[in-house]
Amino acid sequence: MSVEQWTDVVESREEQRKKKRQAVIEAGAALFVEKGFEGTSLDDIASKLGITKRTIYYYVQSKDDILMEVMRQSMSFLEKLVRVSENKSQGAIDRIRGVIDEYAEWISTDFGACLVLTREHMLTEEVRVELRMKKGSLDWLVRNAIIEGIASGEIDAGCDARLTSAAIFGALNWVPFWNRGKTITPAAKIAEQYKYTFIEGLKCPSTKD
Amino acid sequence: MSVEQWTDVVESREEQRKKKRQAVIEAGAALFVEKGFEGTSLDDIASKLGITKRTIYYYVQSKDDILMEVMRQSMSFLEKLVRVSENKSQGAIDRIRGVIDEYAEWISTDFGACLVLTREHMLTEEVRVELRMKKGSLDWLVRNAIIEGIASGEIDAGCDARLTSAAIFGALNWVPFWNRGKTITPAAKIAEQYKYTFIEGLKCPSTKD
DNA sequence: AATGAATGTAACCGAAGGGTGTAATTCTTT
DNA sequence: AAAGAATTACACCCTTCGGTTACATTCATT
Repeated sequence: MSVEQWTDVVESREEQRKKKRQAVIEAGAALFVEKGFEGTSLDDIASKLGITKRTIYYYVQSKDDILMEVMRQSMSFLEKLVRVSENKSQGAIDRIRGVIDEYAEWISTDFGACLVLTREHMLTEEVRVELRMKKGSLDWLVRNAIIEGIASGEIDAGCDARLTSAAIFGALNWVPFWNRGKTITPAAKIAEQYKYTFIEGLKCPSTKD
Repeated sequence: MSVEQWTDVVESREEQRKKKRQAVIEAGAALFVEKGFEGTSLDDIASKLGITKRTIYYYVQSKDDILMEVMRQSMSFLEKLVRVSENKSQGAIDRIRGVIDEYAEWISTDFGACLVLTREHMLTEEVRVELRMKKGSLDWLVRNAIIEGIASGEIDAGCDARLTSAAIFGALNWVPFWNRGKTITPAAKIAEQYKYTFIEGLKCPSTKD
């Protein structure tokens, strides 16, 4: 009867509403990864949740709305990763190690996979621009680390910052394409090996010049 | 009037027909790369060639037929690459270098890009199985080279063959996603840097343990 | 019990796009 | 020139699917 209770109830309802909306978003992300955005119908999403298409419309405005929300949530991770990594006062190589660790974890989620699997032409102009910016700033983070590392003698001068960064993110972005099915390699293990591969190289140390 | 002439003419017609069919396939490949398979309509392909949709059907049986033909032609490259590389009697690292060179060139073509950009769920069972096999045998080629290299002391024992191969192909497969637009980096340059990155690593030689 | 939020049923619309029938047109051969 | 094959254009159908709506119903809260 009190205002608090009424407020509580309303909040609880709103909370439920948010949770259900979130469930729609997450189901969408999972299906987009599995079958692609264009290959997924709203009925697919509905049946995955055991509800009807009509109910989906009670929580979101359109199919595009679902995709854009997935992208937005996914992008917020990218943003956080950049923000955190930038403020760490550590060596260039350790900063790259950190990015590989975090990115490998994230790319193993539906949201991470969805962000890299979604082709740009499916996005709204707004999201597309934002996405490019976010990806770009992460790319720059790694490039700058490489440039910095070369300057400090930590990293070999033969590394082209742009192409090396592209190689690292390419290797990581490709994970969702093969790491699925019944034998899934843990993200941590992938990260560990990739850190090793990119930093030490294939060559046997004893034969290095 | 002679049999030769008649044959010539018939061949010429067949040849023209083949060429036109091939043009449809290639236009399809280019558009699939640009806009995705589901995002490309037959009218898109037709207008790119300056013909009508009906004409396309004179050369191919269906939209899927176009995609499958693209995949088949693309897969034949993979097959050739494996065949050639297997028969080369060279060191493990040099064999991997060769694969990176060839693969980087191929992935930079519409056919190569199309093969990696096309999600499996869009393929017929037959093509999907064949594709997995072809990709698998190339993967094995690299894995075996790594295992062999470790045995011979050429490659560091810390390399996990499976994950290292995944990293190499991931980096290469990702090229079509970023190497487009007005500033395109030549495949040879990418290959050169990637060979360096994967074999030497980021670390400065002087600081290596 | 009353209120209103939440959800289901079911039908419909309109656009997009794959696919096709037919007829016109062009080219090749005789 | 005639016949027939090759090629193209136009119009059309059919299905799928995103999107929308009207109405009924269930359920929690008061």
